[in-house]
Amino acid sequence: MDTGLPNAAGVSRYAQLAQELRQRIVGGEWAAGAAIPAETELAERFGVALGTVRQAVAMLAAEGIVQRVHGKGTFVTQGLSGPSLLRFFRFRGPTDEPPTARVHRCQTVRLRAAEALALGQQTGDAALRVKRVRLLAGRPVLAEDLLLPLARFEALRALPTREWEDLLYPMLARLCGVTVARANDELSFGHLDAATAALLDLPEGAPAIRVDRQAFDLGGHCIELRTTWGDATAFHYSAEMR
Amino acid sequence: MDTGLPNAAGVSRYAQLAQELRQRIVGGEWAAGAAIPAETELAERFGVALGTVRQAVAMLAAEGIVQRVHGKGTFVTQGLSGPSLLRFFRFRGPTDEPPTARVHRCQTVRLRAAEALALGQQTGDAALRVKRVRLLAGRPVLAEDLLLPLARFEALRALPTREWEDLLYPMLARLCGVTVARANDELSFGHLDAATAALLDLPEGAPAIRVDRQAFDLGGHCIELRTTWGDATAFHYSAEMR
DNA sequence: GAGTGGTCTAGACCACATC
DNA sequence: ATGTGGTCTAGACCACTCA
Repeated sequence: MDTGLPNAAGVSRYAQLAQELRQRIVGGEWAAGAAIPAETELAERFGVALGTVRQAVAMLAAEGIVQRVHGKGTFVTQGLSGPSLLRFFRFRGPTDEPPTARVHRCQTVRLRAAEALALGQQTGDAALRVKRVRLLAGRPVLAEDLLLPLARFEALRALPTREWEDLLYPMLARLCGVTVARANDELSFGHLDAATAALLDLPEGAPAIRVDRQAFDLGGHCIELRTTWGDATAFHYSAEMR
Repeated sequence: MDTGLPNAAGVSRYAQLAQELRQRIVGGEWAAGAAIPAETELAERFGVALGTVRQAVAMLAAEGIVQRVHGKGTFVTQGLSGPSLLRFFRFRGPTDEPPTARVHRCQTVRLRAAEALALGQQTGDAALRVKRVRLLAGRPVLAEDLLLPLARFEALRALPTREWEDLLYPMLARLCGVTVARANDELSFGHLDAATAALLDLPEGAPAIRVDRQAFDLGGHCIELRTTWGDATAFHYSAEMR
């Protein structure tokens, strides 16, 4: 790996190493939750100084695809757990209770152009469209519409709606080997249509916050499009500016 | 500074150095916008290695109180400029136009307990309460209610409402020597009261997004409480999860 | 005690900005 | 040419975890 050159194509050595590690993690050489080799070993194996390895690993840690634990090792992230959309809302009740989910419908559909583009698929490719409701203490609080490309999630097609787990992402990891490392949420405001309002026990036209999510796997590919609706009066979010 | 000990009180050397630099910046030894000494000089002056200085400066950069520019130097942040609340909304029109502001009222009030606590003042201390409207292309889009402790902003008391600048934070920096380095925004949903609706050319009770802001100076002290209202149908925000 | 990540050093060289 | 921050090295030692 030592080329003698300052760095290839203007990319720093640690960035190259980070990319190398990233690919191995995505490729499954080190599984989700498992430890990657110790820094000293990586340094030796790739022929770079310890500091360079540390800088590369720091990049991956900042990207969230790896987590360092002092004294134990560096681990491939387990991925997002799932109840994360609730962070946009403040619902009453025993807050420590985990949310449950009820799948209402799961059908196979063809991707439209915009959806295919976002998911890195071709227009007309097959996908699963899932309608589900998230409940807190048995009370419906969020209505969700998921879109999952069938190419990655064939295993879910035959799954009866009752057997879907409460948390989607751990299920995706277990059944389909897909780890969700990152998600981007776009918030906006709207009013509930009759069907969604009925699901949430709210009047038609009630003010609601809409969250459009794109979820990404370890390789940075978008593997889910999701739209979530929740009561606007329960909306609450904290953002930091600097 | 070299104590020979591993580090004092379990705090790393670079963290100590960062704290030292932080205090000098807050204390005004290096003014906002000015460069702090070069890393090599800091290393020499504080008797630490270059890498340690770099780690300390990296902390300050991550905190946003300093900005590094390759080849030029490291500069104390100029602070937030101001039109930042518009990032929560998507308003139509020529987007590159800067927002303007119109101050409707500015009065001296006594702080209530909760406000004083947040601002680090005593209950009953004097403060300025300012009502203003932000306009885009001459159209009112945001209604704001500012609360500024008089202890820090005596200079604003005598300022006629017409002479308030469009951007608050640069004005605070110029007239009062206060740099706003960071702000925390809490978003929630509500309906406009009659007075606010009138200011925004919206019907009373119109759905609105409310932003409660705390702004902090370089020393991390809260120096402003602000509540902003904007049309919910123009609301839009993007959040990243990892 | 062995292995891991975290801190620190002293120095070399590279890349960018400015004069 | 000079000065700045950015990269990289080779090695030492510290702090944490676990068998």
